[in-house]
Amino acid sequence: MHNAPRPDPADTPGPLLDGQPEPRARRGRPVGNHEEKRTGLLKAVMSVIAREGYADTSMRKVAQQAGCTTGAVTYYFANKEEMVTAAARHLFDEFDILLHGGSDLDIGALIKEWLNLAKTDEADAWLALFQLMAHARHEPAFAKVFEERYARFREAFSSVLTRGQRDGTVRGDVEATVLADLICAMGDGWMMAKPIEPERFTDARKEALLAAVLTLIAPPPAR
Amino acid sequence: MHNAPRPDPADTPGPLLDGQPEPRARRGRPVGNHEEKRTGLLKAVMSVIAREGYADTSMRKVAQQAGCTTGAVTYYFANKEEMVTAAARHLFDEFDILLHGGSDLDIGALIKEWLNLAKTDEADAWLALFQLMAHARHEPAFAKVFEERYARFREAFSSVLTRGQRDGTVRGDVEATVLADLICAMGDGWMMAKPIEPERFTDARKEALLAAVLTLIAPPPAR
Amino acid sequence: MHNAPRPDPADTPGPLLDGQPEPRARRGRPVGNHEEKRTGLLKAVMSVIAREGYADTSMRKVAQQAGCTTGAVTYYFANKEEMVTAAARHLFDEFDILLHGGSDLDIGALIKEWLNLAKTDEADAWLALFQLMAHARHEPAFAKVFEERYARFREAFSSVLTRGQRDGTVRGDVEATVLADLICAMGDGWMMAKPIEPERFTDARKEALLAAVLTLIAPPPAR
Amino acid sequence: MHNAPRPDPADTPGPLLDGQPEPRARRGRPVGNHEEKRTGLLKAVMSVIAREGYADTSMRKVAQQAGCTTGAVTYYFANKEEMVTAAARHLFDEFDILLHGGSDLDIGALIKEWLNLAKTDEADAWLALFQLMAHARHEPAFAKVFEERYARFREAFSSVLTRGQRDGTVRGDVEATVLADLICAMGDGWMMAKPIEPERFTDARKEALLAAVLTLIAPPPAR
DNA sequence: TATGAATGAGTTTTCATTCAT
DNA sequence: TATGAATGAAAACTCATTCAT
Repeated sequence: MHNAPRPDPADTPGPLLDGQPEPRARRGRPVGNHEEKRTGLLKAVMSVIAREGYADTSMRKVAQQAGCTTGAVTYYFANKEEMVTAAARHLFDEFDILLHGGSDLDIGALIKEWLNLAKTDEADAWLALFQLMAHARHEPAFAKVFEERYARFREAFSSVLTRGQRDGTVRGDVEATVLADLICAMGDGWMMAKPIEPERFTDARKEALLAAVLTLIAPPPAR
Repeated sequence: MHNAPRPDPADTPGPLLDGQPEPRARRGRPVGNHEEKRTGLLKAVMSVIAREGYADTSMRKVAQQAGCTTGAVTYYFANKEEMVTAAARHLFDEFDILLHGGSDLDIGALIKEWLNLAKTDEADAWLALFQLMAHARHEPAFAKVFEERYARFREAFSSVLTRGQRDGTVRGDVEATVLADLICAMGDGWMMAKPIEPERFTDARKEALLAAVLTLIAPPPAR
Repeated sequence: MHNAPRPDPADTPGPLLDGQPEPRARRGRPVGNHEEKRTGLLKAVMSVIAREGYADTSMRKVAQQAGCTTGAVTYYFANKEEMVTAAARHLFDEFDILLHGGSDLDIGALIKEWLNLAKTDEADAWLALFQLMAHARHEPAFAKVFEERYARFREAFSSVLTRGQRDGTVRGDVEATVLADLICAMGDGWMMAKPIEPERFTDARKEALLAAVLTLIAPPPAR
Repeated sequence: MHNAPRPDPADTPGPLLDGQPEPRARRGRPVGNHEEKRTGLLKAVMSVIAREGYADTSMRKVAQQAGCTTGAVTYYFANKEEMVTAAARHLFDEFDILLHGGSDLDIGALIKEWLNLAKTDEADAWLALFQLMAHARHEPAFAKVFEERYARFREAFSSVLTRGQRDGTVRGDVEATVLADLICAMGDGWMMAKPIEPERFTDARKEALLAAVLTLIAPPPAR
């Protein structure tokens, strides 16, 4: 039943595009660690989404990117939705780390981070995140991931702002959570706009945008 | 008799799902109803994109939504990309009208418009716009549409703000174009977040967000 | 998205196995009649099921058998279940005709029909019927077809028996419907056994079986 | 932590679904529990076939049902065909026991047995048997098993009938082997029909069918 | 202008099978 | 003896596109 020859192009592992040390396309029980490989696949998912866009992401392409067969991909993820949800979760995990490491930063630094989101190594992550958000509405499974994680994101931001208000570096006439909402929305807006017209976000413009935000949230000058 | 043929579901025109009021004969030079039907199809495209998401939009579904055959769709649009680009263009045309009609509004009203973007009749338009933006990066043909039109959008906003600055209702210590950029980014952020977690945008919250923006861009209080 | 070359073996129409006059693998709107082609496909389904068994029936094989592409098959049937259900319905339609044409036969002739079910031209039909029955339990869609049609089958049989009872050619001490049930069950049993061990059903044996049934249902001899 | 690996569902042993009472250490020469485990697997095969139907039976599902890994299944059976053939053989072994234990029964009891084949504990066995028969024609390996074992089955039945004829409880004008053939065919027919329309086999109907068979094979009444 | 049959390449998913460990 | 990662082939289904009518 399963023995006629027809080599699926994606089932003969293509050229290694990712940096796995040595994938060894051999049969039998391999040495590698499950969790490790899974993470590798998740990275591949992310970069395919970032490069091709969500609509053109297929498990085949992911397999090719990871340098393995489609079979291997479906071995790690029951189906596409699960794969993509796992990728979303993984993405947020990365941002959580970024955020925790940066919780002692001031607001300016945080916003700068956002505006610079295309710094090559993280660029894929942000690009993918946007693509995933666009589809959150239609894949309930990861709409949930978003709600949970995004809330944490906003809270972190909001607590930094509260601290700023206590310090007197942030204006006190607008509730911190509301400010956080506004700034987060702005950040999302940039995430959406930058991939489309990156040339609009020159360094000078980014400086100006950052300065403007800081001006807006600064306490009104005592005249 | 007992067993009707099942041709392609999209090839047997389904019930008219869209609410076109019937291609009415117009006064004067009879404009070929080519344009009219095309517009009808564009509406269908939009509502399919809004409902299913860009990734799950197919010409078949569009045909079904419009109540015609796939053949008809490919007759009006050479291919999918053209169809989708045309839809993007059409969307922006609608927003242009909205914007021109509203150019005498004050900033508060404009922002409110954005925050309420889910008002049922326009909801589809916004939803679709967001979906299209997510793919602008991967369909160069309509990335262009976006750059052009979005620029006009921001300019319109910016001119309203400039007027506000002259009136003294908007703070003058931040350039109007920069303010426009910030507020537009915020708007985009809401457009992205609302479909995912609509419950977060209660009327009260929307009021608070609007008030906050107005507070931020108001001139610092004279003491 | 849809343009890399990888000729699916079943998508390049294979050798014509069925006797279609000329399938013309050309694009564009073909001449043929929808219903006709559908019936042709149904025949192909039947012969694949008969030849390969239900478990090894695939839409690919059906396409090959019919001399068309898999796409064409899915064009006529939304999915496998629908295809197979349609085939079941079609099969029963054929038997209905057989039965109506034979309603003036006596019981002996009807049973003989059953025992000879492997007469090459109808053999496929019976073989396929058995394969389908085996799966009726797991495909609710055509379990229904079976219940409906099979009931008619038994009724037809039962009315012939009733007539026999009135004529005095069939014993009257067992209700006709019960007798019909018994004989139908027997027929099913033969349908099941014959494909497995055809050599057991020699002409002599069939004669003996038929004679035995007739003896059993004959009125007890007046002694 | 939050995100456990999802290896092949059948490769992480699920909960024991079958009711094996625990491989108990036996008295005397310890028979390697290879045979025992194999038998357990065969039970699993049977219940999967019964539940899902032959076409939807996979080695994965068998592994899950048995609560072990796919590897284990392929360790015990070289391939699917062997597995399925072994299951067939095992099934017949069970029926042989049933038959030997019942060889002193009268015909009525035997037929009753058949009509009641859905008695929950044996139901699976009958269901599976039917599924396997449907495929006997296409898996020559177990078509053989069938011919051999089925012949024994019929012989056993036939000898009971012969005894009946000697006793005068069974009519003598039809050869016992022919009678056996007829009744076996009927039994097969019921096996086929019952799963599809169980509601047709009420207790009353079963009584009537049984009574009818007994009437038919009873010696013609002396007047 | 519009239809709808058919193509053919793609996608997701399932699975028997292999094999290092 | 048993595991479980991975392969590779197939299956079902989807879809943009073509084109005679």
